[in-house]
Amino acid sequence: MNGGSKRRPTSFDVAERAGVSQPTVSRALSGSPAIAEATRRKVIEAAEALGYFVDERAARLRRGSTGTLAVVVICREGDSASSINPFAYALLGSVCVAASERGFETLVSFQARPDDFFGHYQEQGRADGLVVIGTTTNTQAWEYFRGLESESRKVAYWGSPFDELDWVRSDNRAAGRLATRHLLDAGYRRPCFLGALGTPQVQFTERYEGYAEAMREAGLEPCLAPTVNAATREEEGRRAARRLIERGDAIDAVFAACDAMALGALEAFAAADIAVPGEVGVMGFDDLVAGRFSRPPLTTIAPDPAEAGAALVEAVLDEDSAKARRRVPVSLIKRGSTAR
Amino acid sequence: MNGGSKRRPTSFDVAERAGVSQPTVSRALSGSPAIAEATRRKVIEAAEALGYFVDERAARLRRGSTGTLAVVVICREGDSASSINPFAYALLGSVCVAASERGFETLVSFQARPDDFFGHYQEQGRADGLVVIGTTTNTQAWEYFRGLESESRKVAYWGSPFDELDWVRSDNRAAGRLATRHLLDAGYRRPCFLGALGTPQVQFTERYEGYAEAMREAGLEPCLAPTVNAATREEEGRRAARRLIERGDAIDAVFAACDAMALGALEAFAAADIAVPGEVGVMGFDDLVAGRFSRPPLTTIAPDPAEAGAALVEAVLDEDSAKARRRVPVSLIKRGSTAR
DNA sequence: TCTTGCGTTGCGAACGTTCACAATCCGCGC
DNA sequence: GCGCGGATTGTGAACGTTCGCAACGCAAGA
Repeated sequence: MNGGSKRRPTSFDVAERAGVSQPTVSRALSGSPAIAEATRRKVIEAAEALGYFVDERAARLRRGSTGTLAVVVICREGDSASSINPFAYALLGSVCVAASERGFETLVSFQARPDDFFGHYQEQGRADGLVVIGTTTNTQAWEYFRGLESESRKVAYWGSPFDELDWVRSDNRAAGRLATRHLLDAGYRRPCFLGALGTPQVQFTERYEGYAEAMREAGLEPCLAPTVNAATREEEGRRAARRLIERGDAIDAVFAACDAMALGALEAFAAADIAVPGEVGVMGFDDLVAGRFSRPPLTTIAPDPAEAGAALVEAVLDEDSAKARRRVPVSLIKRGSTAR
Repeated sequence: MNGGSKRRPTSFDVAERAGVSQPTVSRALSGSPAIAEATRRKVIEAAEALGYFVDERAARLRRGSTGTLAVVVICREGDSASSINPFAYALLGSVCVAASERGFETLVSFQARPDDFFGHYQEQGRADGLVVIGTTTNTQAWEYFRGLESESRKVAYWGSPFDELDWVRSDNRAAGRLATRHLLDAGYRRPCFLGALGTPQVQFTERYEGYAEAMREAGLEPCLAPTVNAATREEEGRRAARRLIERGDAIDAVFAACDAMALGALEAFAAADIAVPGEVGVMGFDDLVAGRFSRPPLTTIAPDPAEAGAALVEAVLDEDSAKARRRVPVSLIKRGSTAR
């Protein structure tokens, strides 16, 4: 349509039109106080007439900053984007929003191989900091980040299994207590924790600790139904629950370390004709959408993606809070699977 | 830790160390053919020794391009990031991956107000193109984009209700036929379409058209159960199904225009003690995770986020395909809700 | 031996902005 | 009447890269 010379207008063009010098344009538009109001108006008018916008590349080059936050979502090799944990997406979204509220843009990438991370990590010309979101158990990737650490402090991790890494996490211990107390309040007497300890998933261990604390406080003995690595977490939960059923353990509730496992357990109980929540209560952790639609709907602990995203951004961008290990509060969502 | 002067090394530093001129460094590292292999090795070695990385800001300023693709996800004012349609996230992910495969970075933002879009849209100094992902019915936002159009062609939309806008879409018509034929093949004789026509959601209309075609081909009369605007789509589906039940319409299957409505319908049938899939078959469109866990699991049409993402990126970045209106193939996912 | 030409490299400029500093204008106090 | 300080603007340089062009060395051909 409007072919021909389609060159972007520069600050020189604006300056000429407004009858001022080029740096004055810069000052007027960037809100510098050392500019007369009349001049500013003139400049703004000229800029609008020409359709001028600051070229961020040049501005940032000169300024030395980037105004950009890099976000890497860890996925597994060959995974399609849709197979990523929905919570990771929600978190990604809130990181973007939180960054944008602080005037930062977000450079998002999905990566599976550590060497790919490196390019992004080292892009200290493209981003002022890095947020790493990892919810899959891509241990290799985390190992990589562990080796990288101590180089620069401008990284915040979600889902890191390693204590050495700075991170932001759900308050898993409090969550474990919250969940357990809910089960006890609902009338269950022998709730059992379903999940493996001592794995890279430190978070599961923290949840167990909260569970165990609450149990002991109630004068009860903690009980652990460990899971075995399976292809999917649902499968892990299904197997573990099946084992519980076969052994005839005297339990009347299950607190699974994550919703996927809880859903698997739900299936196993249904297959064995064990009534949930009547005979056994089941709850999980994560608040997956799927839990809202299961039969019965799944009671769960909901991490707060909005707060978590904000905390991650803060951890990266604020100098002082960079070292703070933040625990993000969680909330209990009561649904049918524990409504005795 | 390593305090003091932490200046990033520049190409001059590398040049000095390698004993060549600065532009030679640029050429050696950017893979220019006009460089001797021995020189290139020297340069690369020096660059690695110094930990040098090209400053993309400067490179892009000089080059005039950005190597960046902007992605805007439309949300509704006040919405938290977690309330966004999961499919939009999957799509976002695959757009990022597809862009990255073509060497582009992705600048992601979540926006609710049109004037915010404008900043991003006009950032033709930060991005080479724009992908807009809108799955919510934020009509105001789309109106805005319609006004913007014809300025530049470097935009691709997903979920646009307006025909004037360039877009990439699921092949809704084919999907409607596919769904309908599946219902007929399963033995249902009077499948009914559930969804409103003539709304900004042109896609629903397209799905209906496919449905109607398939019906007529089978010698059957199309049947429409319109929905009324409600707070949520689930609620819309629930209400529409309830009305069908109350009126005692002679239908034996429902093809809902989206999974959320199908899930609502599922609930309505359950509440009325109507057996699914026995008495009535139900299917949806979108392949929400929730549909995998409903009772019974929901038969649905799955859009392909991977292919859709790739198509969007292509539509923006390829000059010639910019005008092509692409239809992305879909697939049928058979589950319990239509297994007669 | 002198040119021709190719392959390789250096030189200078340019991209569009922001920053430090100097220059200007103005009113006001001495 | 002159100088002085604050407010405002202009001047020149710099950020780190890529590009056009000229220059160089060297082998081949005349």
